[in-house]
Amino acid sequence: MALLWRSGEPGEARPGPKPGLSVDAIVDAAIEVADGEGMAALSMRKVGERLGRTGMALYTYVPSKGELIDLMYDRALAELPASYDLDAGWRAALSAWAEQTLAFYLRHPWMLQVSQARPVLGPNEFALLESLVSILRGTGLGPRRVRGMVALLFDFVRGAAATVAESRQAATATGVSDEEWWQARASLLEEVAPGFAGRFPQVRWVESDDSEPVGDEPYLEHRVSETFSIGLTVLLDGIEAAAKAASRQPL
Amino acid sequence: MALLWRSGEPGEARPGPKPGLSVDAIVDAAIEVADGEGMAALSMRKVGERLGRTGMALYTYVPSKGELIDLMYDRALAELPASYDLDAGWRAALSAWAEQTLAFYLRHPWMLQVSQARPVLGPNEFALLESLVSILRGTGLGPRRVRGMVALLFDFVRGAAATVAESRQAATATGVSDEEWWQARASLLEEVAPGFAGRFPQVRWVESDDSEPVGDEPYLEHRVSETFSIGLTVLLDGIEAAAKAASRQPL
DNA sequence: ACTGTTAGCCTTATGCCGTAAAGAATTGTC
DNA sequence: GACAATTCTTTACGGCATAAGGCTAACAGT
Repeated sequence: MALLWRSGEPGEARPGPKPGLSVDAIVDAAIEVADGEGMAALSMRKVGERLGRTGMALYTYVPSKGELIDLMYDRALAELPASYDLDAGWRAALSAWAEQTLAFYLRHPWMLQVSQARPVLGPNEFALLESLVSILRGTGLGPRRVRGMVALLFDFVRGAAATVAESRQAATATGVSDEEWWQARASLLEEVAPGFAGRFPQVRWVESDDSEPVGDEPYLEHRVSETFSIGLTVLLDGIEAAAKAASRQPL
Repeated sequence: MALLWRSGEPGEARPGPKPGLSVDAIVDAAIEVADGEGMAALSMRKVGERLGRTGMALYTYVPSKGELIDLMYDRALAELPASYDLDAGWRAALSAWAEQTLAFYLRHPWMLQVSQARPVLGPNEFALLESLVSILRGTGLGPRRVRGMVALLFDFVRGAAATVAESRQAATATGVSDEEWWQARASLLEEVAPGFAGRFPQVRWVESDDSEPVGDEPYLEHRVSETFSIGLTVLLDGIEAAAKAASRQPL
């Protein structure tokens, strides 16, 4: 964890060969690998190779793969804005937050696989929380409720991101696009489970108004962007209801 | 996928030794392993061992580990109720759904690591969707909006479950309880980043009203159950707002 | 300039993983 | 009894994280 909070004190002259690498360079290379090939393909050997070293060379700078992932996590979070414009009210700010955070997770889908339970507690993780809480204070809710909103918002954004990320991952891993996959799957299903449609009328209904596919955007991604904006509206309405109730009778 | 939709046709007499195992037995054993030791510890060798065989013996019944996981996924989903009582209205039913589904994911945390993007399309997965859509039709919303609610609800429940599951996993893997970990982490943080509290006033505020720990329930789990119920209320309020708007001016 | 010490990097080895290949053993049909 | 199909085992390959040990470059003190 010390590595997280101040990576670069100069370090006086010491015997031994000059370092050919640095923690920063390793973290950057590891992020490139994870961005490009996914978390599952991230290995010490591959990161080392990208830097012209063996995998073992990294252990000079980083104690383990786990710590490396922690460092990647906090470094990537630095991309996110430190604050949001609150002039147009918390609803607008929260929308912006959600969209930017979604885009961020899609840029770095491996972030979704880093456990949240025992957070890394790096500076950028705190900054992220700080910016979100700043927006939510505009609602007038108390800390307990705000904590609930924080969890809800993260679950929502991460869930949406995970759907898209997993779909892209599957597409590049198998070489089969979503459209192709769903089509093949649908006919396979009809073959293997004939009475299918009748057994699940609600499922049939909920899929019933599917308009035709749109332009360049892959099928599922269009789907997700639709459900994302619908879900976000519902969330904001729910938060507004809570805010109103609280202003009537504060907690 | 054929394995998913009708596991047991009898099969006429054929030469060769009697099968000592069955797909069902393998799936059950695999679920036991995953429940007990987590998805990361699930290996073909370990499942085979539990059945008194080598890992390779499983390949007689199941073509690959991936397909085995698909089977585990759909089998586990069979635990969930096929329908919910709608007499008390959709709000009550949705609360029940959320709580039961949360409890389910906590019983089988490895389910959270099975990709949602290209679903298995087994019968129980359809049944789960069927039951949720049945509840949501009570809101009077159209298919597009209901799809948005489905995604939102799953993201919410899965997110909450993931937090608890990862925390439990970390506790048993490291032997360090949440309380211990957070305490140690807090003092480490104060040491490594001295001006910390001042740099993040919003974070400080949002953590400020922390009441003292409760009875048997671990710290983080109590936290999550609190944020879960707050989040659920907000969600239901948001859905209600959408339902009212739709009834005024149907989509 | 020489020496001792240290840090960077490599090679090798251990014990996991999924699964391909090949063979042994069992059980049915002719 | 011969043959074919099936279950299950052993062995092997290439990958993973990382422990252990060794070589070498570069400094500090002499």
